[in-house]
Amino acid sequence: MASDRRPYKRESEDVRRDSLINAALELIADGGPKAATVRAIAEKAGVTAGLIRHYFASKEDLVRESYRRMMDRMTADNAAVLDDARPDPVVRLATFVAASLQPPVVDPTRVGLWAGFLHGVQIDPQIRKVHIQTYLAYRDLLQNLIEHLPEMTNPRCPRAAAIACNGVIDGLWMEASAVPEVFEPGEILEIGLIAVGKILEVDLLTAFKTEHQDMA
Amino acid sequence: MASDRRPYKRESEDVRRDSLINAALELIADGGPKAATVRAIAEKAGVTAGLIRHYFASKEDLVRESYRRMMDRMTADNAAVLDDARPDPVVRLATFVAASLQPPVVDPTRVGLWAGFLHGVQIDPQIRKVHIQTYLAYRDLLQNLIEHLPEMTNPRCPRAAAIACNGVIDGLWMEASAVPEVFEPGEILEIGLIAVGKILEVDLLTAFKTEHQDMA
DNA sequence: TGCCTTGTTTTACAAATGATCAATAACCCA
DNA sequence: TGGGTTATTGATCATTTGTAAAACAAGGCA
Repeated sequence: MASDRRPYKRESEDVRRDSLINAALELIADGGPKAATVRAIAEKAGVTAGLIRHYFASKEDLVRESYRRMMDRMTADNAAVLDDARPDPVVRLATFVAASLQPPVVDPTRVGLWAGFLHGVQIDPQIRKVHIQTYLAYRDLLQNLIEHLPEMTNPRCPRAAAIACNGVIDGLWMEASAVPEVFEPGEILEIGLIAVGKILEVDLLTAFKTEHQDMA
Repeated sequence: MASDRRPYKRESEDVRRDSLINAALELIADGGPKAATVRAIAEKAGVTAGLIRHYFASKEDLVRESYRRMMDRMTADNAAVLDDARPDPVVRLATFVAASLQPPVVDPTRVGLWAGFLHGVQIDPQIRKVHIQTYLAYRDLLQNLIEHLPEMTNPRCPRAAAIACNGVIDGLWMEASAVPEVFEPGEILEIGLIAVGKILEVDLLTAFKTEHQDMA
């Protein structure tokens, strides 16, 4: 008798967990948290719903892991920009700031995903911990870049400078991602470079333009 | 035979709609969007679930209205600060910025509520419209304050200046609201005033301190 | 007072959700 | 090659969800 049972392939724990996490992230990104049901996640990951609880203690557990994954990616993306950048500290900072204010970091999908989790920061201690770690990692990166600026323009309080610059970047990132149609093309990038430049008293815009003359 | 039916009082449409909207906002604020079920909303509003659809076409409709209400409140709060402020343009701007970086505007509950809706901005056209209107209203208010600054310090492009300042304020507001324990008391306020001041080349911090000598 | 409108409750329902677990078959290894 | 391990399926459960509509009663008005 022919079995009408669905054929499948056994996969390693890593592969399956990755599939499920990615599926959850995609669903939350474009349908919000409520779209990430166990069945939808399973289908997108190419498995059946029952398998989720073979790899995660609960759906909530999977969501937590997904948040961690998303934040890890953001941190990695941010740090990666600096690998290719020239050693000049001003150019490095300009490159770093610019990366956060352009695609693919600026992206409606990403901000939706990020917002979907933000409420969890208020409720779930583990999500909160990850949020703080990621925030501080980004800010420390920024502070480090600031501290390597030419001595003359070195701010008295690097911590405060980093918090301020982080604020501008976050705010502009959010707005540009959420409602891009409100701004002119490239406007947010230029405004961000100018604003961070004024806070630090460095001309980031010129530094960025000379470095990337190929761009508009 | 004694009726075990729950006693009730007839109320006007306004009262009932207000109760339901407020209940929805409270629930979303401290339990996230998923906590705002029709039954929970009804209970918090002191009615039974069936009544919701007597005043709203659907739950989604109620949520939309709630979002509008929240945004209206934020706009009103922001504008209200300026009523009491002295006519001096620098002081007015400083007061306005400071209000956005202190309680009750800075508040974990508020940012949770705000985040709960942010995903809707990507999906629901009506929510998106309200979001844009509110954003532009705040930014225009800011731009207006900036344009009234002493001519010498008047920025060449008020629009860009307003976008930048709005960015700092939003970013710092979000971070201070989400994870206040990462900052020292009053730190965000001071950093925000300095940052906006540097962008506009005005000393907002001094203006704020002289105006509010009673504060730390 | 007594009727009528309609705000409100109540019950009901179908669909969806997260969870559970026995059955099964894919793959590893002896 | 064949048996055992276990990853995976699939069926099922108890809840919860938004919605629907009938039954009821509060308050206005003649």
